[in-house]
Amino acid sequence: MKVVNQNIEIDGIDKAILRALMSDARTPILEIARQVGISGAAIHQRLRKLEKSGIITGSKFVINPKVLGYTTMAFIGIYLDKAMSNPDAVKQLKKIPEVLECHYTTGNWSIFIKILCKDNEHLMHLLNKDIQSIEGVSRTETFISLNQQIDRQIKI
Amino acid sequence: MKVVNQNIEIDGIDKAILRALMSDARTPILEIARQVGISGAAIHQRLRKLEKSGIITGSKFVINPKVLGYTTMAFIGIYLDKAMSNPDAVKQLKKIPEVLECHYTTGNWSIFIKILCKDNEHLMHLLNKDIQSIEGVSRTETFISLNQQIDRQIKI
DNA sequence: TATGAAATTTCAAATGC
DNA sequence: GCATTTGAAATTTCATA
Repeated sequence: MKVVNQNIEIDGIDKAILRALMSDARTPILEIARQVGISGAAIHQRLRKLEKSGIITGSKFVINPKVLGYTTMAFIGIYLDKAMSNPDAVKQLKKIPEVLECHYTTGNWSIFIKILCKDNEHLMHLLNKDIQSIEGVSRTETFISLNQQIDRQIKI
Repeated sequence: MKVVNQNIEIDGIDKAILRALMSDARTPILEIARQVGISGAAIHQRLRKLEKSGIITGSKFVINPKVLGYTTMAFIGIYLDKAMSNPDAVKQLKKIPEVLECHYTTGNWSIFIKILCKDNEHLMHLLNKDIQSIEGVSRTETFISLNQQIDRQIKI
């Protein structure tokens, strides 16, 4: 189901449904129904409408990477050679599982990425071996997240 | 349930469970059971173990902000006055719903944030009114994400 | 869009291996 | 640690307003 409709109307009930499921994707439909005061079947129908509209792109279990030893998050600004085709660089970055986000950005950097690694040695390895070895990468600038204070989705 | 145990052993079945639920939090337990070849009850027991270990921090419906008109993502590096207590600035940033991430970082910036806004006007308003007005903020550097190519969690 | 009821599927605890 | 059973709960569909 991949129908995206930009002209969707979201009323208060839709918002309540989305808010509940955004904070816990396993919230039972009937519990939402009790909260907003309409039947479970109605919630279900609205959910299908919301899915069809494209506003819901999926659901995820969120895992705590620290438990797996991933304690170091870093951001890297990447300078690419003028001649380099950016999509090829992105293709290589997709192969590196530690790269969690990748953006084309305005400003000095061509590409900006967020990575998650186990420790500084791991970070150095990623930088020197995996990233610097990508064709067209001329230089990188790295800064480490010492502490993440906010992590959330947009407010509905 | 908030027990975090760093010394957890994750075997192949646990990984399969996590992978299934990380890509779709609504995956039925019995479907996972069929895939990995053990009973639903066993999956259920393992899930409880994983939750208890702290590796699972929650579940979320993921929404597509573009459908709601949020089309402009930007990153902002924030310089704080030396005298400024950073936690107070973060406290103010938490009140701005467009701020999706906030990190203390190494490097020139004291704080680094990711924001999502509707358009450039909205971005300018956030910068000039909401962010610059926070006590201690001396200067900001903004770059806009023209296109996000990767967005994922760490590979299990 | 909403509802209630029915049919189907899934959950989750108890028990034994 | 896993399987089977089983009553309870949730999901999904459908006829109808």
